[in-house]
Amino acid sequence: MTKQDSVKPTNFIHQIIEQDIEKNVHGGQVITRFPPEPNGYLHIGHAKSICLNFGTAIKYGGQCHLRFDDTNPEKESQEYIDSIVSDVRWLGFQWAGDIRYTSDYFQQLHDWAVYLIKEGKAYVDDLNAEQMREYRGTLTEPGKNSPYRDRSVEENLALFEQMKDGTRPEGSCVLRVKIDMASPNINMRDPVIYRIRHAHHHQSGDQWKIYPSYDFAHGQSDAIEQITHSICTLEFEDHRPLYDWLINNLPVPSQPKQYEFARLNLNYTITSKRKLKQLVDEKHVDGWNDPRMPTISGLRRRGYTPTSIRNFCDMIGVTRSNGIVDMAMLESAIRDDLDTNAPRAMCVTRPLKVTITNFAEGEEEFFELAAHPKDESMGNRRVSFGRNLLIEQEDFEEVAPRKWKRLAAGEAVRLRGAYVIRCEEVIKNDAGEIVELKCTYDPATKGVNPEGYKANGVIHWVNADNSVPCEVRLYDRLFTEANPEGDKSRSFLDFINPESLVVLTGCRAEPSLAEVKPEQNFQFERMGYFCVDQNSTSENLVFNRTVTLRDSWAKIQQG
RNA sequence: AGGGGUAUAGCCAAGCGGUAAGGCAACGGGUUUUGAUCCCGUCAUGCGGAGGUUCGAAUCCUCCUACCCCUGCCA
Repeated sequence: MTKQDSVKPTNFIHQIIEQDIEKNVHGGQVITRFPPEPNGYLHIGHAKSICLNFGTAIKYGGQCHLRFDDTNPEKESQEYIDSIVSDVRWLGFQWAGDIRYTSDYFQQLHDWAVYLIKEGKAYVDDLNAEQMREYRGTLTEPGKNSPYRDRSVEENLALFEQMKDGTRPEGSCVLRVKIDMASPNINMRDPVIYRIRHAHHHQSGDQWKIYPSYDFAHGQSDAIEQITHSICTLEFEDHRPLYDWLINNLPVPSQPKQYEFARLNLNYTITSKRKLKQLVDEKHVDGWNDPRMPTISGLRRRGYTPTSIRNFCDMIGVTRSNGIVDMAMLESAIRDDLDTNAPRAMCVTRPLKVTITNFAEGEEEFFELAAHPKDESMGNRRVSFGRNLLIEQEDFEEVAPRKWKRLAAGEAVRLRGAYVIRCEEVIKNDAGEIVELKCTYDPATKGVNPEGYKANGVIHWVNADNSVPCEVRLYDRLFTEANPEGDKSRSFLDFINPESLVVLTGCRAEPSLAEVKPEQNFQFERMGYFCVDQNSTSENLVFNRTVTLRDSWAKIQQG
């Protein structure tokens, strides 16, 4: 929470809060909450909400609660709870007090439902789902009252008790609050506040046969927790009158207020929990934490840092207008963080053999290279030079194209941190493929530019005799279309990028990379940012590409 | 004549009646033993459209248009 505190661009929610503090609304307190339903993994869109809620609390010296909105046991599970807790922590946030659950408040919520019944403001309705839909009316026509709307308080009490006891079957009836079946806001047409579910709940076990709806649970939970600013996404805007109605008609201990902001949309990906789950269930990806997934755990495995995600959330702002943020912004955020914080190393992903004919067999020379070009505190690494080297296949062309800054037949190039070499001979196999380059090195170019000629440029390399074998996974955007959900006649699955994962084996990393730990980030010079996969071992080294470096050569080639 | 929202550059976004911040992208140029980073510069006489009020309007008023959300016993 470094630069976030001070020079933070303010948003409309912060403006409201500052006015509230000034007018001493909520006693000048700021208490927010992040309220996920544990029915899926957190994604980048949730990160926006997390940063907003926790960031707001930090900024105004308040607190933020982590509360699981667990009112629908059939879709929820402990696995999701565990992943969410871990993701929030990883992002660097700490909630105030214990983890909270809406299910902690089931008894109080039930008692408030009874209160409403006694006030004549709630009733048990025997209409089935289909009938209820008919009675609800449509967007343009008012609904009509249920025939069960005028049951007596005593009857409603008895019926609700039966629902609670489990003596009424699932779906046989619901508890509704009595508001206005003719309201232009459909959420006010006697919304359901309790339904029967004879389901086992991951927190409350088999204690309850009835579960409160979102509308009945959320605001009241906010009130119980003394939440001052209940921040949610735009689709709940129409629920605000109901939120307020319940707060005003119940003897709740505080008066929280709901504010809505636009959810995050990112191009070349999706953030629908349902569709993300489909990708996992149908094995289009490797799991919720597949590095191609926009989930927090996927981004983490991809090599994104908490800092980069928080900075990204600062960058995109908080407003009420729907937009689609360019993936390039997220990429910019991670490049920015990793450029300053990732140590540099060399790794040859598609090796081409280079023999230095004027360097003695069995000899070895060492170079101390800075781990970072601008940060001495990151120290040095030791790189070994010898007769048998490996360079990147794409760094050699027999005939240099225009503006070529790499190696070509007869030409010279700098090996990063070492000598300038010249390609004297190109060796091909029977198929005509280049299999080896015979080169000479210029001993006079150690640390200085050559005299009398110029090297084309600088390329990376490793010593074939002691470099470390590894696997490199090149990840790219998951979809080929900016808006994979945009074509109504086609499934988003049709737009999965077949090259979103390219696995390279037989790669060779410099020796300093032999002892790395999962999740360490590196810049492989000229190749991009990579991190050690969480399942990587010293016997089976695996690096995931987080993002490429900006590549102006690619633009020159295209143009 | 359903209700609720939103429109500022290719994208995100400041602006709150006094003459269009910033970031991303893009495009020039400089430095560079990473075609990276870094640095410098360019990029809205224009704020969805049309009227109106005002000395002055992206900001206020009127009308219009486009897009988003709402008819779960999901959240």
